[in-house]
Order: sequence, then structure tokens, then C-alpha cells
Amino acid sequence: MEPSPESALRLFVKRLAVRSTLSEEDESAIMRIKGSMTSVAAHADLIKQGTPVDHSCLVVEGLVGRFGQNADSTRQITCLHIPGDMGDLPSVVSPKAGWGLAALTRTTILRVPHEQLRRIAAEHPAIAEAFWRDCVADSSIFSEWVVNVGRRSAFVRIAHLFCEMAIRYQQAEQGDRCSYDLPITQADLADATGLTSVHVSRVLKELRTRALVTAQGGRVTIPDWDALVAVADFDESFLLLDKQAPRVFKAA
Amino acid sequence: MEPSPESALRLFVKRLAVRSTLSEEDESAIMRIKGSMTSVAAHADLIKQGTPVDHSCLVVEGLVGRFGQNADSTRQITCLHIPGDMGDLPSVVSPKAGWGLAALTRTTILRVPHEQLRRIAAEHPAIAEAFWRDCVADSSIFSEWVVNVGRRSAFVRIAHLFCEMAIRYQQAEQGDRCSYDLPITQADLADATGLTSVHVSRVLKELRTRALVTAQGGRVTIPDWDALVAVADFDESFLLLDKQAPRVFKAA
DNA sequence: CGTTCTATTGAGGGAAGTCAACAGTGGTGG
DNA sequence: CCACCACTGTTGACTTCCCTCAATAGAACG
Repeated sequence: MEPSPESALRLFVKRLAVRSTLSEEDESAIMRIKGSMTSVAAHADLIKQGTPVDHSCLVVEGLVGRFGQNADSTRQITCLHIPGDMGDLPSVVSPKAGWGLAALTRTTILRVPHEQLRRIAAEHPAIAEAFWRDCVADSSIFSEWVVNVGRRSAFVRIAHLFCEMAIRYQQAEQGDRCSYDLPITQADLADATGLTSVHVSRVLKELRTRALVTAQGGRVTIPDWDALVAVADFDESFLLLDKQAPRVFKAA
Repeated sequence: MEPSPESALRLFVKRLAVRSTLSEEDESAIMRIKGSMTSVAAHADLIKQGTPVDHSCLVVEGLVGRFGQNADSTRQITCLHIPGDMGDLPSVVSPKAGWGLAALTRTTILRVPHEQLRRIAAEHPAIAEAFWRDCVADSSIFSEWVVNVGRRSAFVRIAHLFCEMAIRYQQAEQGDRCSYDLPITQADLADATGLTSVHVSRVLKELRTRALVTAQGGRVTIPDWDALVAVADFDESFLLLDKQAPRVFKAA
């Protein structure tokens, strides 16, 4: 699939539709979003931490990390955003972001002005609700990451991350849960799990040896899904993948 | 202030009004919320992880922790909720919660049916927007906690938590940032920071010795705010305390 | 006024970090 | 088109921060 604004918006619609009910009219309103496509190199900052923003970044292709930084410039990735995710959708209601966004690999994004997102949210209550719910879903992922980093061993922690990304790529129809592309370096994997790249390397080796996961050349392969889920203590419910019945706003 | 539904709702309005613009009509709509007051003992579960819910819990008095649990029953607190916080406001749009809520001390809550929250959100766009923004604010706290637990030493981690709670209690007008009540045990502090209670005890001792924080008998005292902020690497921007200008929905 | 939480302190162990050297890998420009 | 250089991954030796186990004292609560 050649990256284009349309393909990216289609992924975005799909992501929203996983959890929210959108009418055809809602969907086509989203498809009419205009933004500017930008391609950035690996490691480039998309949003500098602490800067006010007036647009959101829809990931078209590649991988984006949301991160927080310390005074000693160590950093922690708090969420990974795959194609179809709008990394800083929350900034629509809170433009002075306390977080940063960085490309983890060569990445294409579609920059969408907040003004436009606010307009379609205001005109389409179901979209506003979908945006809200989407923020809650990301929030739930952060929350799970706190558990991951706070209460799991390095081994389990990394296994859990591979499970999470497997399900998310599968949902986004960008791979099978047992085989998907995750273009991330071990250093970034370390920043995502609160470890060092040296230790990540050792853990990946053990995951390989125990035939649970091979992660090489940006591709993740999981020979035995159930086995991995078992060691990772993985329960996908935090991804909030159920279509949520309640409609806050009645149909327009 | 004797706990009553009114006082709790007033705190809730105040919390929302920190970040969002609400008209008098909006505020009085919130004040008309009816719920049932419940008092629960320390350690009681308010929401069991993974159970669908049809109401949200507004903390009236006490302290509530949001947590995730592992198979080995270790648990990680991912956020602390103080009076005026509606711990599971996100469940309004996502009732099948992937998280749990537990009282950390004797706590009074006001249980508010989702149906009612959805109704006032639908009737008052500014309230819907405030709810959305409130979820984003909590989300930002989770994200910071990932950084805290993932990339800071035990000492800094705990110092950071005391800073966060200081500002939050101050904002809620429930104490000074240098002296506030935080009715939490060392075991729960450990669950919040991804440490063991033994190590928390040692760190608290050092914080006391270095005259940065004394936390005893449920009261936190900070002799030198700037000194604590410096060692804690604390930057309050993640609390999203600015009144956010954008209005998604035009005035009703 | 006992029983059960909660906090403190010590001793020893282990998971992950640090430092360092080296081997692949891939992109870029000469 | 190849050579170079920067980035990425691997492995070893040593260190350290925090955990585990354990014993005890203090506080809170019924």
C-alpha cells in the first residue's frame, strides 16, 4: 500500500471504528481531512516537549514514540504509535503538550491542523465522542505501561510489549499477530521498557533461545502465540478493543 | 469541611474549571448531579479490574488508587485520586474497564450513574469537552508515571511523587504545597512507585535526613520546595494546569 | 488490651546497569 | 561501485541499586 493521505486517513477511520460507531457521513467527513504530508528521518523530533502545538500528527508510515525526558537527558518512551494512530490527538483539547513525539525510524506523517479537527468534532458529535474514546484508549495503554515498567521483570516486560504491538498491528491490518514489522532499534526498545540497550540485547537473545520471539531486521516473529502470552502475563483487555455500546451524543 | 455530595461536586467543578471554561449554567448542571454516597474501608476494592461498570466514582474524602494487577498478584498503582477527582471518568465512554480502583484509606465516594453523566455531557457541550480534557489530563499523569517508574532512581521517584501530589492538593485547595495530608501507607507508596515497602522506608528516611520531605502520620511536609523540585527533576507542565483556550464546541 | 497492620533496620543476594571492546550493517558520497 | 563511517547489536567483566528474608518495634483498631 503506497502511503498517501487517503490511505492514512483510511487507517485512522479504521482505528476509530474499532471502538466507536461512526456513520458513513462521519467517516467521509474524516476522509475529507486535509493535511500536509511530511517525511522525516529516523530520530527526528516531531513535537518538542513543552512546546505549544497547533496540529496533530497522523502516522502514515513508520513508527513514532511519545516520550518524556529527564534533566540528565535520559528519556522514556511512554507509547508507540503505528500507522493510523494520531499520536497527539490529546493536544486537540490541550495544545500545550507536556510530552514529545519522535520518529523512531524513517517516518511519514500527515500534519493536520487542530482547527480542522475541532471543526469536524463540533459538526459531528459521533466523531467528538470517537476522539474522546480514542484518548481514553491511549490512556489505558499508558496505564498498562506503568504496570509493565513498574512490576514486571525485564524478560516479561519485553515479551508483553511484543504482545501488545502484535495485537495492535493485527487490529490495524498491518500484519499478523505472529509476524509483523516493528522497525525499532534495541536502544529505543530500551527507552520504551525502562532498560538499557545492553540488557535488551541479552533479553532478546533469551527470547530467541527459548523460541518465544525473534525480533530481527525490524520484523517480529512469534512461533507460539499462546506460549508468549503465558510468559508475558498478557491480557489484551487494556487495549479496549470492544466496540463500546454507549453513545454519549445521540445521532446527529 | 464536612463531606457531603455538594462539597464533593463543588470540588469536581473546581477541578474541571482549572482546565476548562464552564458557564454558570454548566456548573449548576454538574451541581445537580445525584449519586449515592458510600463510605468504604481502607483496602476495599471500588472497581474490580475487568468488570463492566455503569457508574463512576467521585472521591469525596480519602484517597483512591487506580491499579493494574499481575498474575502473581503483585500490583502497580498507576494513579492516585484525591477528593474532587472522578477516578473512572474514562469509563463513561469505555465501561468495560481494564483497570481497578481501590480505596487506600477509609474513603467516601459518590457513585454517579454513567447514564446521568452522559446526559449532562450531551446537553452541555462544554461539559463534554471538559470531561474529554479531564481524561487527557489524567492520561498525561499516567504518561509521566511511566517516565517516573522507568527512568528515575527510587529516591528521585518518590520525591517526584511528593511534588506531584503537593501541586495537586494545592490546586484542589486541600492544603499547601509544602504541607498536605496524604493518607497513604508505605506499602501503597511502594505499589505506586514500583518499589518494595522496605526500600520505600529507607528512601523516606533519607528524604527526612536530607531535610527534603517528612512523610509521617499521613502528613507530608516539605521544608524547602525548591530544593525538592531540584532533586526530583520536577516540571509541573505534565499536570496540564493551564486553562486551555480552545473551545471545540461553540457555546450552546 | 490483644490482634493485626505498619514501619524500621540488618544481612545477604540477584537482576539489571555500567564500561568496554568488537563485529555486523547500511547508508552516503567520493 | 566500492569504501568509509556512523549506527546498531553482541558479549564479557564488574558494579550497584534494589529485592528478599527476617526479626522487631510501634501504631491503630476493634
